[in-house]
Amino acid sequence: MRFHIDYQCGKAVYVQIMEQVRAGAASGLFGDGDPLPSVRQLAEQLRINRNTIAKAYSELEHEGVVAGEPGRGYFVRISESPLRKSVRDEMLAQDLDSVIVRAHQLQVSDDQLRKLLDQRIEAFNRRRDANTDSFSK
Amino acid sequence: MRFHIDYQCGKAVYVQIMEQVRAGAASGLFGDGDPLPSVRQLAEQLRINRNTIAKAYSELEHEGVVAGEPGRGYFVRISESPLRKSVRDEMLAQDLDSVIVRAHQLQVSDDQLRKLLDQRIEAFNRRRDANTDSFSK
Amino acid sequence: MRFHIDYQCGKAVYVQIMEQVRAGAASGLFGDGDPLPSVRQLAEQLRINRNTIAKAYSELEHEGVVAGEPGRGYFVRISESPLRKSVRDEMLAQDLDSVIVRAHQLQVSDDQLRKLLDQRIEAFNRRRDANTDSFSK
Amino acid sequence: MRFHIDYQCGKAVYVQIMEQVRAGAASGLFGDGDPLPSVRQLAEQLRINRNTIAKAYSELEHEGVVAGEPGRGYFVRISESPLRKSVRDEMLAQDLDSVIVRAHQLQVSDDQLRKLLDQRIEAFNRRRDANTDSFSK
DNA sequence: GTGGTCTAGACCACC
DNA sequence: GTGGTCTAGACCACG
Repeated sequence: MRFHIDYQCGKAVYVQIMEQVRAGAASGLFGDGDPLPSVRQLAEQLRINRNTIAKAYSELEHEGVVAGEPGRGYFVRISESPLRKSVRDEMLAQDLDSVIVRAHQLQVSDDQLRKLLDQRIEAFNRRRDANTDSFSK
Repeated sequence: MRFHIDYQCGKAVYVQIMEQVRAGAASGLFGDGDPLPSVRQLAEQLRINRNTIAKAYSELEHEGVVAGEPGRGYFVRISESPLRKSVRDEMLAQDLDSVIVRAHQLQVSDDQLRKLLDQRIEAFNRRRDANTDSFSK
Repeated sequence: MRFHIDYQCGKAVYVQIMEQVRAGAASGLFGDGDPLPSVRQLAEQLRINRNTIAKAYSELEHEGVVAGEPGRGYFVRISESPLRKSVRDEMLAQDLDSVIVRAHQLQVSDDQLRKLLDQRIEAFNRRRDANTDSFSK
Repeated sequence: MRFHIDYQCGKAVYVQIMEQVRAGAASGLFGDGDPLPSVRQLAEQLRINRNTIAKAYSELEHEGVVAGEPGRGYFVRISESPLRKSVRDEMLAQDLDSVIVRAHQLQVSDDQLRKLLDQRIEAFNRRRDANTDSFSK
């Protein structure tokens, strides 16, 4: 599982982490009982404070999405079935719409935008391959 | 143009207003020179403070999307972004990275993501053409 | 760096702070990465409200002169302006126009004005060299 | 006498007008008893509201710099001798310093700045020659 | 400790 | 009526 923080999007960091854990659980990336990265590990990876991770996990625990076992870590608790593909596409489509608006505003053409997406996907995969040491779930 | 604030989505209020104005301008719903609702009026309508609207508008002015004329109001400005190309690409790349991470968490493949982008671009352009055509003389 | 507010000069307080930071950064008094006084601290020292300092810093951030790191503070950023060349020239041209009008009102000839500019440029560079040399190892 | 309003400098418009009248009087451009442009005329030329001009003139009257004669207009009242050249240079130097700082920040070289000044002076003189119909004091 | 967001309200400048 | 500035203060997010 790769986490990613966007400092420009206006959302609080702990909220972004919560969303990403929820997304991982909803999409089937996490199975029931799978462990989350440790607070300490994730804090180091994302270069943010441990309190921030702890807050995200603890809120998720309150929501019933994960369960903390003191001294062992946090574990995913899946009750519902994974989201249908159409639902997941719908979620992504909203994000993409924002990007498209922004591209238009920044005078980036549709083709340039597609090319840029390809570039970033490639960069993302390269980074992921390089970091197989960290969290290779 | 109807504005709407979602207090559950975790985004700052002024960011939500910015997004809605940006979307309106990019999609052709607003034309060059169209007036935005006045700060006071929109504040009252959304039942939030004047300063919050003022901040949103002022940030949009920095982006070059609108122009404020003291004593008259804010007006949409369809024109070149004042930012360098490299800066604009950098901004878009960040947005795309977030989407890519999201897609992976949702178990959506790179190719599906690309296809989804194409669909949304097409939908955006159709919407935009409809907006700019229907009221043109 | 000592900040000072002149309530008689007719300029907005946040504008005065911006000018002083800009001058410090341009003259070499601030180096790349140097921290600015914290919003709270400067507000207390100048006996003005936090928000006013925050506005000055935030505007400077848009100009690319400083960068804020939430939770850590603001830091001077000596780097390329994020604005297009044409926009930057336009801004300077406006400033120059004001000076030219002022010169004519003061019955200072074009040539005297040009000469004065040369003098001030020279003085500026001397000051800057002194600042950047004296504390270099 | 040419007036010029800078909407970027952070000063109120009526303050700018006051400064310019004072500068004209201080530099000897105006002699004792010379008429100021009429409120209506100047408002039209600067494309601002008549109230703004009226406020500037009335404040100047309060300062004793001008005298209003109802139905006839406003007239300059000079008591002191014009400023010495060194004083006028000092005033201009401050403005120039601001411009130099800004040029540095915007990555405009000293030579480019000098060239830009030449251009703006030329443009200013061209505009002045074209408008000899308005206020040719 | 840092900055960020939002509110409430005052007063000013300008149309 | 418009936006702009500033104050005072609350609460949040983050280190």
